Amino acid sequence: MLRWYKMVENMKCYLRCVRSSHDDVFLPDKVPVFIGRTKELQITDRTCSRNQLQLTANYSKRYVLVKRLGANLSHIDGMDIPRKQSCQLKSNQTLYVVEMKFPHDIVFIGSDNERDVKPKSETAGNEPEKLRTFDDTNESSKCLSINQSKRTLLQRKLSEKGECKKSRLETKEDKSNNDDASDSPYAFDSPATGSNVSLSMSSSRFAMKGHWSQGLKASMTDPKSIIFQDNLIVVIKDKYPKARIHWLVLPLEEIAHAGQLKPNHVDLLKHMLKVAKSLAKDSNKKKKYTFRYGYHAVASMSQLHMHVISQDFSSSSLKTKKHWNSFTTDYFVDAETYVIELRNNGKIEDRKAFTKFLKEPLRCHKCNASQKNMPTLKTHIEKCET
DNA sequence: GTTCTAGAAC
DNA sequence: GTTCTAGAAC
Repeated sequence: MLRWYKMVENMKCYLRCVRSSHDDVFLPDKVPVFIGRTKELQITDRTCSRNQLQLTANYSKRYVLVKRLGANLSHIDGMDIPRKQSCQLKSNQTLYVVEMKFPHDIVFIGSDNERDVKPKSETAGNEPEKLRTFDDTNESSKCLSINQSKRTLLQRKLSEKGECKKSRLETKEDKSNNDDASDSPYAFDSPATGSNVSLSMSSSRFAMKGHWSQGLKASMTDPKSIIFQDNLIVVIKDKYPKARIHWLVLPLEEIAHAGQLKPNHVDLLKHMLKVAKSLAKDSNKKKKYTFRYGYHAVASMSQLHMHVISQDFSSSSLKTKKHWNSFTTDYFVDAETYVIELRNNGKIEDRKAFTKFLKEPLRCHKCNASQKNMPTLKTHIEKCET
């Protein structure tokens, strides 16, 4: 225990520019630090907010929590950081400050990985520069030091050739990670025979072990979840079904959300619906269910997914008003609507405003009777004969 | 997305 | 007192 405290006490964390465009940025333990379009980071790109990201190092767990504040996308490896959401950044990952630009790594110095990333002289006789912190929204208050040290010559040469990340993969720690088949960059290649579509390699690590919103991508390759697959789509059981039958239909092509759909995806959407209806028909040979097929207006989980849900809503996973309203109000957009909209307009409209439907009062989806709370609603729908 | 929990509602 | 919800954390 004493050794652990000692290790954390002596540890330091830095944000390091892969291209060595600026000095390392010191990230103190559990103190939020803001980075973005600033002189310190040498970023002048207008797509980058001045406070694009909030970084909070966690020395004991050896990661940096990255929260995106800026309007434009930031990424860890190849994956989006949703706005106002926090994602863990580990020392084997690369943070792109905005729009896949300005790559940075993190290094923990004075820890076990010190052997892999050599500590660099921190003082070098230079005065520390200033950086805004959580408590410092004006220029005159609290300041933190920025490490003046530089990358090694070898790392600099590699980064200039765009090979720095590749070189890191050769370290002992990362080699061990690469030996783990479950973390293989190829884990998302479609197992379907003859499939020529797969999820990108750059997304694999974050998708498998990162933010909750990437969970569907892991489920897409989990044999226990899959109930159907062809060369275009996969159908999986929802991990937390909100009805007796609740499946998700996902394209194998990496399409994060409906906003990324292009006119040439019309046939894909039609195929998703056709397969869903066919599977539902098969299931009705055993027991008769009524189904709906559709999309949430604003999906929480990354990777486009169509819900196939029986209308009994009999499930212990159906717990909240948000759950209910997401399937029984206009927040649930019929699959046919997307097909027609994409065919007519060439894109799917932004439906962020539809989140208002999640706050609507609880009502039975059959008889429209108002319900006081979720337990009352669930009792009612079990008996409602309408 | 789920889980946890403080505080509102009963 | 218990039940339920909504927001934070993950």
